[in-house]
Amino acid sequence: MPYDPSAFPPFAVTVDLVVLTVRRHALCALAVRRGEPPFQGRWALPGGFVRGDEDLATAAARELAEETGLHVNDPACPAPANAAHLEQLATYGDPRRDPRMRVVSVAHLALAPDLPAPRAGGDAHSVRWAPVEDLLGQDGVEAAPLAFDHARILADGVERARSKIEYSSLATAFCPQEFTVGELRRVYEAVWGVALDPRNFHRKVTGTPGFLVPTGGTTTRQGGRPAQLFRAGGATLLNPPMLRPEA
Amino acid sequence: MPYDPSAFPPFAVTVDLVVLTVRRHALCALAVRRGEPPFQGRWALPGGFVRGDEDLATAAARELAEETGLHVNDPACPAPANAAHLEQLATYGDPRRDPRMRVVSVAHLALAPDLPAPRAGGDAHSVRWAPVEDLLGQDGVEAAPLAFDHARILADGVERARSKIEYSSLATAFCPQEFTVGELRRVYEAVWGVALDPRNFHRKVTGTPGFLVPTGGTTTRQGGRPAQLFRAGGATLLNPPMLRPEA
DNA sequence: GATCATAGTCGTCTGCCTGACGATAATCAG
DNA sequence: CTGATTATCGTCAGGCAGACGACTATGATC
Repeated sequence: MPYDPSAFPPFAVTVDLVVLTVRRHALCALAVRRGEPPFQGRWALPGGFVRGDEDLATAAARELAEETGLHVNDPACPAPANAAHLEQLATYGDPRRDPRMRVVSVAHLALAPDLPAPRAGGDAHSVRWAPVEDLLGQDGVEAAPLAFDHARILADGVERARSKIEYSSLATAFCPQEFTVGELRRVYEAVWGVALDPRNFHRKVTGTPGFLVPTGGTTTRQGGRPAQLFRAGGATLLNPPMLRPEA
Repeated sequence: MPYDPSAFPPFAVTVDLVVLTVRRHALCALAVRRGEPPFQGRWALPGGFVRGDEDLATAAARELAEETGLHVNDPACPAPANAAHLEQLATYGDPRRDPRMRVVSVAHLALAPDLPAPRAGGDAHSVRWAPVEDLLGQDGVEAAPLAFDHARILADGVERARSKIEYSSLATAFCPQEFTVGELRRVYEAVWGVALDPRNFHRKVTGTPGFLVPTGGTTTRQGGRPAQLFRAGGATLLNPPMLRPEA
């Protein structure tokens, strides 16, 4: 097919972000309130245009930093204080997904530890962490619908996170640098929405080589007996995987 | 962020296709020879521009039909004769991936049964099924490099296929409508590049509910004792998954 | 200080699944 | 008829996960 510069229709390309964290035992996503039409006043995912000289991953990392102050976790140089995992999710390009023009959005998924408070970005719109169940509606309960096709994007991002913590060490991206086995278990429980047996979970994660490395310290911040502190080991793939209960 | 129509740079959006099949015990991908610069004479993945009123999946299905005559396998209405599985793979948007202009390519992955012969599309360029090892180079052996970043895209598509047949019934997309357990096993062996124990494989696939349904017929097209014919059952997710041998 | 609630950690047991591999069955080529 | 080839069934041992008992170490409460 020839590349006649006049033969292709022009598109706008954006990145949208599904930023997930675990707060107070609930899986939460970052949402921004739209200040202008269309969908004025509705909640939406953060995002913005890709610049002319910018890679897609760069644009996503820039938007993430603007909205949250989070830096992208480079596997090479391990975790600074505010580190998040960022990966491409999927691309949405329905011709009518934006009523004003043809916009193709490359959605990205970011996983972050619980942050003190969402920071308003350069734009003055309001930002909040909202439980995904509130944003998407649960068990037939309606929710205030998100703008554009963002409900679909958010649902896809949540599903990606739910399945990816099964076979990778990604759940540690929701934890601070040092964490306990119990804190990691509560991450799984919040993301999957199930209860896990503490004893079997402990056996599994401490028995998987490379998943967790003890730091030597202990903490008692959860109450009860002091727990060992760990940090994420080098392993990224869990084999055999964590099993998500049926039911 | 305001949507000023002059505030965003224009992009061209294309779809590129990683079309995989299994021929003569080898995993093969569809490649087209470029007839013009840049990369004139080099092999590339099939693809083309997304039209102004077209969804991304629609564009990918259209390109697939133009290049191969394959139709997309709709899970709702089961398999016509030429049915393929099609899914979005990932999006590639490095600013310098195309030397002429800013092109964002939404790559798709298609899995197809072995076809009689590749059909030249509307364009008169040459098309062929090439073993992915020849296209990507194996074990340090160099290969004639693919155009653009298509080697990376192809590698990502192959890796997606390799991992997805572990936990889904997608391997049946490489088989004709009716197939034997041995044919399915040879698909796994070709995609993974390993040898599998026929007895354990047989036990696993016939023991997974919903994976295979017997048609009642038998065939002897592979030589040896006649084998039962099956078709793909309704199950899409395999739990527990097929295990890919280590080593 | 004794008691209790809470959370963490170590063990045991049983059932299921997998890998290794023996054995048998049904065809085709000589 | 013999051997090669492929399909299919069975057996056995090891590993892992779910269910759950037991013990440990802290803070809170009486």
